[in-house]
Amino acid sequence: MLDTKGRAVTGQSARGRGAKRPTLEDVAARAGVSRALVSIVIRGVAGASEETRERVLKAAEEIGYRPDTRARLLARNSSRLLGVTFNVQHAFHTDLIEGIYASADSSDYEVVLSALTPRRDERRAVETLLGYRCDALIMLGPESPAAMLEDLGRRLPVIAVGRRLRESSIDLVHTDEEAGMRQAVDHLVKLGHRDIAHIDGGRSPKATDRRRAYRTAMRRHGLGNCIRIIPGGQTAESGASAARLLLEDGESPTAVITYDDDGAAGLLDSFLRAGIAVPEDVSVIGFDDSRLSRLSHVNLTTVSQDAGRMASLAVHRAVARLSGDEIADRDLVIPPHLVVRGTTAAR
Amino acid sequence: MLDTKGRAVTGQSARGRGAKRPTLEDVAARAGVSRALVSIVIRGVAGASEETRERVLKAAEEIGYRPDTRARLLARNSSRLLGVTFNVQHAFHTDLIEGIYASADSSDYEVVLSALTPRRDERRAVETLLGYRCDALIMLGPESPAAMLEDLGRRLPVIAVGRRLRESSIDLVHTDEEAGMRQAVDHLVKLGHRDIAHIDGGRSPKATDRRRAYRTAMRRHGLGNCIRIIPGGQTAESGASAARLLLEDGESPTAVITYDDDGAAGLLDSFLRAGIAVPEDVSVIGFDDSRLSRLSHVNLTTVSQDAGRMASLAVHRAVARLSGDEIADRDLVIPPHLVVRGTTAAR
DNA sequence: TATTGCGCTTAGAGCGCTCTAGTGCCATCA
DNA sequence: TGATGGCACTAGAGCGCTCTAAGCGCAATA
Repeated sequence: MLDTKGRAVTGQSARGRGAKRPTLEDVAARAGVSRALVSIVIRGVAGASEETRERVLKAAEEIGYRPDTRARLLARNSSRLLGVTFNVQHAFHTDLIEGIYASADSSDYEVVLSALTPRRDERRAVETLLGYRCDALIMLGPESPAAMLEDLGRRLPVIAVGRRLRESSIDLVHTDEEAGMRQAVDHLVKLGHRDIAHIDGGRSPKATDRRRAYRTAMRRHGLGNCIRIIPGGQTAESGASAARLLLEDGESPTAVITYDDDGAAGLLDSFLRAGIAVPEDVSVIGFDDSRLSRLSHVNLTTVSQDAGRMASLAVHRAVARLSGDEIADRDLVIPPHLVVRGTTAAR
Repeated sequence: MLDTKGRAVTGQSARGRGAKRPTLEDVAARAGVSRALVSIVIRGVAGASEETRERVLKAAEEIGYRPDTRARLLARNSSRLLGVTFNVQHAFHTDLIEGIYASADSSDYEVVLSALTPRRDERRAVETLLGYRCDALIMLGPESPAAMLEDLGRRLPVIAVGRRLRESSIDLVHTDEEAGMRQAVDHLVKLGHRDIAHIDGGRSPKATDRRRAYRTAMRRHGLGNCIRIIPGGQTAESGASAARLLLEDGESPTAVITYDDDGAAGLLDSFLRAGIAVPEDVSVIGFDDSRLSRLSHVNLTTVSQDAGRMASLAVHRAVARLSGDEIADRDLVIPPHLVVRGTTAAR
């Protein structure tokens, strides 16, 4: 069997390596219609009779036609591509990616991933996406200086997830740290705790937010004089040493809220080694609802950021910007929720 | 300032949204050369004088030219694209991705990622990559039936990482489980252990490999009668319950090798709760060298799979296949190595 | 009867590159 | 002197799509 150009037409399973893949032209020839019409059918848009549609689809199927994304992207005036930068090291980013794929799917956009690795920085990752002429960028936990992000935002819609910028001209999707901390404190207070300490996350902006939120939440319960902040960090290690600090101190709190789940894991480990029972002696709450915290043997009560929701909001905001909607606010603040597991109990 | 087509030519920072991006044509007009020559310069291939090269680069810089990947891909007869499928949930995959980017970079191939999520299966992920006309596919921990992989392999070079297939016609990159287990047992024996138990990983092929390897390694040391296999699984949970089983049993081994790091984490936790000191009372070795095992408070001795090496081998094999090299063997078996940390000690 | 409109279809012009097959030009050599 | 070859450069034909404008046949309308 030969097509109009004299090359062999075979089913896809029989086609060997290197053989040219069938194109719209080939399908058109086989179905006895024009290339344009095949394009219409393949795209699934209106403009072809039911009968032709079936005939074309059948022909496409028979010769194993598969649309060429490269050509499609080039020919479209808009690429309908959503570029996503993410850090390969962050478990939370991968949770977000799941949601982004799902939302993009239903918005008829395609996703292009560009990873940050220790040897591939954000600038590089973004360059790649711009090369594909993505219509918009969703950046997960962007690390670039604010000015660079703003600059980028002037060129195309940019949505930064999990980062706060003041006076931003790009869209921001992030968690309401204050609400999260309030929920954690509320929960503990309801369980009868008063001496609730916070192991902080050091000097990062996010750590500052959470520290401040902790203070506010404590005061709201009239526990201003019980506020106790232990310097920590963003690693399990720092949680572990904070725990030791706490133990040496003698006057142990009855509950601890850590900066994040990693810190909580370190803390739990130290407590366990010191013979302190959790939650019997001390209640512990983490922050982030990472995979770690869900491990059955850790079973950590933690403040969860709703990854699915964040992803969906980010995609929808990008799509809205692309549709030219005028949206005044730049901040999308997501309320987190407390996931109560096994590390908190009544006093 | 206007270009040959009468549209405004401005620097990239001044260009607003929606304005057409400059093309080769624009650069050519500005530099006073042909489009083809600009292409030569931008690609960095031979065929332009040093003087012109500089002039073209300057012009490109001035108007903020950035190559259009879509057009470039379409025009090239080979896309020079390496498609990578990976599971967004697997930490090990993200380690591999780091290495893949690095190796592809130096081989002058570009990487396209396609993620597997709970709602996006492998078939879908592969479809996307085929749509981009990737020259070869690297599949991390592929989940598809062997027949489907073989089928795919008939269409283009496919490298499966971390999966074994017998009589495969696609390339396989995986760890030498036997060597890993041997190293673990050797290490323990050298430390004076004899009662070395194995908590297995259930019914998966990999678990079977490791179980068999454990038996072989034990016999090699004349410890055939000390072989003790406790049914486990692929979660921390299963490690924890296996530990309880071990403790109830009374006759505790002096060392345990688990199926993977997750299992080891569960085991450690159970031991800790039961007042069993590690490594003083029992030594523990995990498998995989996951991020978990590196956490300072876990500090797990484990068998490490060299992700960087595996990634580089996968890429190089793909490139070799694409260069048409005739390579007879399909299996690339990587020796793992033992990472000695804090959970093993002399008996 | 001429006109309009509609549904189905097609021709053909791009999209922004790469790559082959040249064209000049100049130095080299017989 | 003409032939040879190498270097710098260019023209132009794709790559496989999308999309606009237009064609065609047929029914409805003036």
